[in-house]
Amino acid sequence: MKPTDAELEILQVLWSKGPSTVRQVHDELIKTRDVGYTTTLKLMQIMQEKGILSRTEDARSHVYHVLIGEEETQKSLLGRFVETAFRGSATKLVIQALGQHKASREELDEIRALLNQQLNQNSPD
Amino acid sequence: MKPTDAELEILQVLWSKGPSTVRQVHDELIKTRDVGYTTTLKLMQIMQEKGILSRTEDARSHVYHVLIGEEETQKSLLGRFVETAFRGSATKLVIQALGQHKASREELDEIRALLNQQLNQNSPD
DNA sequence: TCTTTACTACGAAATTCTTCGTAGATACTA
DNA sequence: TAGTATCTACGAAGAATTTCGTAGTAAAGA
Repeated sequence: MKPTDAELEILQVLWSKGPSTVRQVHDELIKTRDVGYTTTLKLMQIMQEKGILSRTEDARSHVYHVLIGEEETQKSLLGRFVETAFRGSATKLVIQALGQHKASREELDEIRALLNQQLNQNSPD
Repeated sequence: MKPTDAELEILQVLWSKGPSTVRQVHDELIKTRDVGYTTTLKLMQIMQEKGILSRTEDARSHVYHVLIGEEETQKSLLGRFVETAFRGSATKLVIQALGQHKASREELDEIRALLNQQLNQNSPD
């Protein structure tokens, strides 16, 4: 499953807001980008045909639901991204990401916990 | 600077092998993908027009050099990726990356060091 | 009821990216 | 020298993605 960039924008809205009409999604999109209503509509129709979204007919408009999980999709995108941009080195990616973005204490703790887990798996001593 | 997927493949070869002719790049590409020689040639010509590559004429063939740094490009791609795929949360990305890929002890140590740095910056106590 | 508004369906244009065929030039080889 | 191999240049087809205009329909409001 490789959503295009435009599809991903729509997915982000649906993941964050839950099931929505085209109008609702579109109102979110135009906050950051200039795009026509029928463009959003068309994209969501295509996504439905592809099986990424389903829809239920609510009165006159349709309510769209996401059929793929956010984490599952991120996982797949991440795998591909590590390959194409980092020649397969997830570690390099992690290091760059940590270097660029500041994380909160809680987040750092979470990452640290994960690291410890891996350390133990690698060479338990 | 947003290289396309095909461009990125070529960049990877050049970053890893250093300045190369079209033939050399192409010989690497066909190890993993079926593509015609003139396709590789055309792409590299386009990249040169865009200013991603420069070339020096060596005898009858041309030798191409990358004009953009690998880390700099990764940084830019990563920033975009975090936005589009992880809604801006680099931490989520790091956690997923760590969960998915095994790292060596040395790599883990490097990441750990980075974490400590950030911890100190955040709340030095 | 008539008009305006909001929605879906759909075709097709526009854009971007990728692919390759063909032509022309130059070097190498028998 | 004739023929073959290898290279660049370039146009254009093909494919994938994104965009939007137009038409049709149903609801809401005057």
